[in-house]
Formats: sequence, C-alpha cells, structure tokens
Amino acid sequence: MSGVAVEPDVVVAALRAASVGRGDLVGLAVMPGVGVGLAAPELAAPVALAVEDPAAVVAMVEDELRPRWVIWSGATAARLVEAGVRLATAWDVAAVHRLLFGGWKAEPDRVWAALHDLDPGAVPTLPPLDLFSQPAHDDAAALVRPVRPDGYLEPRWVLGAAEDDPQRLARWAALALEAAALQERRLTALPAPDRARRAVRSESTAELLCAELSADGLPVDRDEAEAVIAGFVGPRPRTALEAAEQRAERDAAVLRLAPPGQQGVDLRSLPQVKSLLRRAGVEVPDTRKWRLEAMRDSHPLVAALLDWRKAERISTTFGYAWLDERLGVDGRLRGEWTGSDGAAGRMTASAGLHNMPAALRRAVVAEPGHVFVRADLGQIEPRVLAAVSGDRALAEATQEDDLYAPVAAQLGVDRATAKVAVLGAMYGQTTGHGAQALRGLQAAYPVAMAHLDEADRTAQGGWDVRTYGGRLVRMGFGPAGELTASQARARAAARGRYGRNAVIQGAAAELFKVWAVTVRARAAPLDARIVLCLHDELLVHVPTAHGDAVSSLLDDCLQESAARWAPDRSVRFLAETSVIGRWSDAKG
DNA sequence: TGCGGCTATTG
DNA sequence: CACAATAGCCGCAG
Repeated sequence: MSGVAVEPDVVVAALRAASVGRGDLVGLAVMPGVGVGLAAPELAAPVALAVEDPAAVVAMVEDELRPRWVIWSGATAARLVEAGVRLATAWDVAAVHRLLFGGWKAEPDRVWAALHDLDPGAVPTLPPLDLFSQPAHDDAAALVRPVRPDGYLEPRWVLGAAEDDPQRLARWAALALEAAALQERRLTALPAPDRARRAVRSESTAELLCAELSADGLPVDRDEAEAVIAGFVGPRPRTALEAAEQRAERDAAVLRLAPPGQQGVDLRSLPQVKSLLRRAGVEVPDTRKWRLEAMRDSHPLVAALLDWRKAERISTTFGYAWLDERLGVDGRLRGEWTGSDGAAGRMTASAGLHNMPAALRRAVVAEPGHVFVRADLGQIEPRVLAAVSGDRALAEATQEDDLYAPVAAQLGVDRATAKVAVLGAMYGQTTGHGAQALRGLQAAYPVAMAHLDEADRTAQGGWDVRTYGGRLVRMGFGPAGELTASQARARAAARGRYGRNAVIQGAAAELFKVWAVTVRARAAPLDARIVLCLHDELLVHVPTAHGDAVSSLLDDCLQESAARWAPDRSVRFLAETSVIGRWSDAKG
C-alpha cells in the first residue's frame, strides 16, 4: 500500500468522498519542507502530498471538514503550531497509550508493541553506529516496510525515517490511524468505556493545548521580574567576578553571626550547617525550614540562615540566569508542557512555571490592550471524591459554596478539623488530630470513604488502579525483594496512600483538562488564549474588551465540562474568577 | 558521571 | 509536613 500523490485542492474532495466529516478520524503526519500524509478509514490508500508548507494543507482540511486528527504525539501538533496552524481536536496516540497502559513512555514502537501484545522489553533498536559498521544491506527494505515480519515497528521509522519522504509520511499517518483503531478496541474492554472515550478526547486535545502553551509562553514583564529578583539578591551582576563577590558577601553575612572559628563553613553543605548550628547551641535533627522557623529566635544565626536560604533559592533557580534562559525578547516565559505526568495524570511544566515563588507573580503582567482572566476551582478534590464515589451525602454537601461547613456540622466539629479530616482521608493520614474526626467521616460518608479504602487496599496489594476516566496508575514502584518486615509494611502503606490519592488527584486532573480544552475552544473566537494551567487554576490572556465575556465564559465552560465529565449532575463545582492586570492582583 | 538525599517552592 | 510535581546542590559510588 503506497500513498497516492495528489494536489492540495483535491485533498478535501478525496476526504469528503471517503465520508470524512466533523469529528471523524483522519491520520496525520507532517514534515515542513517535505509534505504531509493523510489517512482515513474509507480512503483506499493514504494520501501523500509533496509540499513546502504542509500546515497550509492541514488548515484547509481543518476549515472544510474539521476532523479529529490522529497523531502519533504532540510533536506533530508542535510542528503545526510552529507553522501557525492550531488543530481543534485530536486523537493523540501517545496520550491514549499513557491512559490505557500507564507510565510515561509512549514512543510509537512501544505503543505498537503494547497494542499487539508483544513484549515491550524486546522492542528492536538500531545497532549503534561505529567506525566499522557497514550500511545494513536491508536498509532499502526497511524503508518500504514500517512493520517488521516479527510484528514490531521498524526502528528506522520510529526514529523518523518517514520524515524525508511524502509517501512514507502517508504510510506513517495510516499506521497512526491503525494504532488508534486498536486503542479504540482496548477502550471497549475497560470498566467504563464511555467515560474512557470522553477522556481520550479531552486528554488528546489537552496535548494540543500543551503544544500551544509551550510555544506561546507566559507574559512576563522583564523589568518587574528583575526588580523582584533584585529585592532578594541585589542588582544584576555585570561580570562573573561580581556574581562571585555577591555570593561570597551573602555567605559572609551569615557567617559573621557564627561562633569564632566557623568562618570557613560551607552553607551549601548540610553536614557543615548542622554542626555549625550545634556549635551555636541549636540542636536540630535536620535543617528544614519549618524546623528552623520554630528556632528562629534561639540564635541570630538561625534567622540569617533562613534569609540566606531564600536568597540562595532565588539566585540559583529563579534568578537572572533563569530569566536569561527562559524569558524571550517578546516578553514570554517559556517552558515545556506535558499533558500528563507518569503518575495520576496531572499536567506538568518545566522552567518553574508550576512552582514559581508567589513573590514573582507581580511580574506576570498582561500585555498592552489585554487583561488576564483567572479562575480557580474551589475545593476541587473533595468535590471530585463525591462525584467519583457516588456518595449522596457528600454530593449534598457540595451544594454549599463551602463544602467543609456542612461536613463540620455533620461531624459536630469545627471547620478546620473537618477540613483536616477530609484531606487526611484523601491523602492517607491515619495518625494525629484528624484520626478522631476520620471515624466521624466513616459514619457520615461511608460510600466515599469505602471508595478511598478500596483504592488503598488495591494499591497496598501491589495492584494497579484506574482513575474514573480509565487512566491506569501503575503500582510497581520500589525494588521487590530484600525487605525487612517493617520495611515491607512501610512500602505497602506508602503504596496505599499513593493509590488512595491517585484516584482523586487523577480524576481531578481529568475534569480540569476537560475544562481547559473547553475554554480553549470557546474562548478562541474572542482571541483569548490560555497561558497557564496550574492543576486547578487557569490564567487566560484576553483582549481587554472581552474580559468580562471571558470571565462568564469560564464559569459556563465549567458547568458544561462538569456535566460532560460526570453526567450525573449531583455534584456542584464552582470557580472563583477575576479579571486582573497582573497575576498578583488575584485574591486567591 | 550518575544517582539518592535534602531542601524549597507550587497545587 | 500526609498526596503530587520541578529543580538545585552535595556527597558518594563506580
């Protein structure tokens, strides 16, 4: 089966003749400067086009037919975004693989092997090139045959052999489509196939969003950022020598408060810091911030050390080097985004976008003529617990703006205690102040608590768990043998807590992503772009004139998303929304 | 040079 | 100081 080369204006007609319409699957592979390959189930052979600008062809099909594009991974979306084309929807084979099989690795060879029940450990690789290796005599054969006789994908194709030839791009697109069909069959076998199919759509489209987030970046005002950093570590050093002097002076300011004879202590060495503190009469088992905070007044050295830590953190992780590396001349701070981490499936971002110190939020400023619309989901995890467990009593509590108020009343405790108990139940805390209230929870919300216990037991036994949307969360962490009895108990308990939390955190991540991709779609006509996703928070960059419209849109999208994610409408979800000029202006 | 431990920051 | 993540530096094994 080889691709048929056609002209761009024939493509839409060919796809339409093959009954491709809105939402139908179309396999896609592109390489700028080379061409594009397209495949559809009712197309006799995949279509190959040799074109300089494949994105233009894709855009044309998108406008005319708006299919659901089947791509091997977000890398395809990233190429298209680079070329100025944003897809509406996708079936991301790698994302679906992560959902179905767990873990993070989802290269085409591994995906293909899993779908054909082949040993993933035996996936073929290319022999390493060395001075003595001859070009393999079967190279030519490998280039026309992506699937080997033994059923594995040919490694040359996995490594990009398709990308220099339109005919091979077409074949590669057809294989993506074939992988999607096999994935669809696996979905059917899951406990809740319809939920999983909805998750496939939202998780795949979230990968498109990630490609855009990576390309667009977060609007950051460089002068503001430099001012915040300067407040912690002083002005930007002009030379390496100046930087070293600045650093040495920071160290010296702490050591001047140390007992005599301690001037040579390295503050970055934990054993040295511990002995330094001991000589100053401060005895601590470790030097964590919360522990030192309690000893702040016992010796001037402690307060100085805490300040030093703060400055050191800014200097090493969120300082001038960070800005230079991550903040573009266009005022956008860029990191790489992934749609799901290896565990429960939350989105992750590099470059510190998810753990930027709060002090830097004042540097996140909307561009001229724009505002941010920021919204965060209120008490998302207990509300998700109510939804995924089907606990009627807890669902009743979600009708209140503050869910902990009715829970506290039910348990006969104060709000703070109720909150600690609920969070403790979801995180697996079994000791301390919450233990008493935990028994109250068992009585008041038995369905929800049983749901958590079930996940805990499953994970403790080393069995994988699945989230509400069907994501497999693997439990095979840690080496197997050579454990003492108490180590084995600790391992089992850790697994239990992990599994208990994964079904909540993972389901919350699924709802969040439905919300995010819904906002992405609905807000695009208003020229609004999501610029940050933060687990339960969205930051949307919007032309000022549309600020209020997008603000109410975010809530509409949440209601729509919640109904789509969990069609039983018994649980109430809410978002707190504000229209602001800079991130630090938000109340939240 | 790679990896585990410790630390800080965020949700 | 429970659950998750990224990221930096130190100390140690190889």
